[in-house]
Amino acid sequence: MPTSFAIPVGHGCSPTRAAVAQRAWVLPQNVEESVTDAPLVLSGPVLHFEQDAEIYAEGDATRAYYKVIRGVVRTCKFLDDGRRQIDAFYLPGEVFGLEAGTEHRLSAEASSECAIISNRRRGDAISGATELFARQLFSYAMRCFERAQKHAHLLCHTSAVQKVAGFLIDMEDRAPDRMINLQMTRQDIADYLGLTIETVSRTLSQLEREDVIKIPTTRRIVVTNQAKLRRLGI
Amino acid sequence: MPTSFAIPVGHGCSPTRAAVAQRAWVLPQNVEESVTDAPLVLSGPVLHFEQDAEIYAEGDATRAYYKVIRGVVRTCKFLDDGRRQIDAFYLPGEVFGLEAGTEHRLSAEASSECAIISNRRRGDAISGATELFARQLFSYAMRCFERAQKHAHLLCHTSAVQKVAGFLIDMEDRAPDRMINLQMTRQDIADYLGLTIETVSRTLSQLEREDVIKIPTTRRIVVTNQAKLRRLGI
DNA sequence: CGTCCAGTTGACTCACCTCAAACGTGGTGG
DNA sequence: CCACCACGTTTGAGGTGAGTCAACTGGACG
Repeated sequence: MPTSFAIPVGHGCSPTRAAVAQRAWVLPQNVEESVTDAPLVLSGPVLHFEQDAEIYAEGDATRAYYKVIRGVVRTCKFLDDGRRQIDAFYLPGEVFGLEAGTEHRLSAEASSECAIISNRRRGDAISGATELFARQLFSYAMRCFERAQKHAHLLCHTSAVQKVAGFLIDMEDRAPDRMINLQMTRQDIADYLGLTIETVSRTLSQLEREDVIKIPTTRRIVVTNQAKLRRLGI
Repeated sequence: MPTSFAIPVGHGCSPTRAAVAQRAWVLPQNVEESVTDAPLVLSGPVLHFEQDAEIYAEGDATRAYYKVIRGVVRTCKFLDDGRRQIDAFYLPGEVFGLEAGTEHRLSAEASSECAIISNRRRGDAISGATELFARQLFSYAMRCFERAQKHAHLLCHTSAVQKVAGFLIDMEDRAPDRMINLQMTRQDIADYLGLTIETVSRTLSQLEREDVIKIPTTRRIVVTNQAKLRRLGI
């Protein structure tokens, strides 16, 4: 009676060969892969998308999942009344598009010009997975959950200032150099925060007037008073 | 050179023995466990909580996870300004409290008097898991993600009517008999939808005036015009 | 120089919040 | 049995902040 059982590994690789292949999968263009921080996407071609290009649509078969290399990806839903709800922005290094079901529940689009790694998905994600991969899958799903929860918290904020400040704090925390480079339009931000484009614009101007941020260009924001920003964003 | 490799199974059980144990874990008191629908909670004591009792607090160690047997559980966050944000309601049959990290990121409280099964969590959830368990974990996490996403969608709705109608639709869909038995206060609903208690009350009254719902008692709601309700909730 | 488009600003409106009072039900005690 | 209270809920009146509509700005591009 065995105390363990076998799980097939994709392409019939031994662990050793898989590790070698993993190193080989690192792309020439400064793409670094850490199995703990950036799991799941280990191989696949690099795809390029123009701004506003569709990566996949709601209802499409979940044939692949993706990792952002450059630019920003948004996942969104289009409502019957014509409004668009943005669920999340994915920055370089972040993974998106892996789902439990066979269909994408949201659309994914390039919020800015961007490059992403595509990774083909085999079967139902889990079966045939190594323990490491299963752990990465769980960790990925939980991170998606936490991200969605944070988003819900943002949306529960009462005032526009709280929402915008909270958004800026999140973007600052996620940016590698803590320099906010908004590679998205005001409309994108509005659709993410459940506000109108005018309110987003007004609120950013207000934050600049109150010396919390500087807006050298529309897509670049410098936080000049981080403490105050965090106080505003709760 | 092997084409597969071994993964240890918790407690050294073979798959067969694990399956036997799983059947044995079914509790005496009409608690039915289906591995696909209601995964993860396979054993453990039944706990009882009075209304508003704390099940665990934000920051507590993640020693266990839970499944609701009777009543409603809410997970929430307390904000610095004294407001309370409710993240989710868990109805009978639903699982909550399993997290990726070592600390609970939210508090859990009994929204009504309730009974839950507690299941001790060992280590970091994944390691030593069977493939079945790993699949259940992933599925659980993805369901949490979808729930949080739906919540974010609700919160993005522009009007109070949309939010309340959306909430009622969700509760109706999740109730086993499609009869809405709100085992929570108006304050709970308000904190879930990011509204005030007065607005929730007014909106419910308005829906009753427009013959969309009937409110025989404050905690019981009958949908009289489902089509219109769904139209209002988008 | 003109066009185009994203973004900004202004004036006004309205929906939700705030504060306040009334209601109704369940429980307790006279 | 009724009086009273406590609490969750409902309803009312008025204020405010975000939405709406509209005009303007400024940079990119031909």
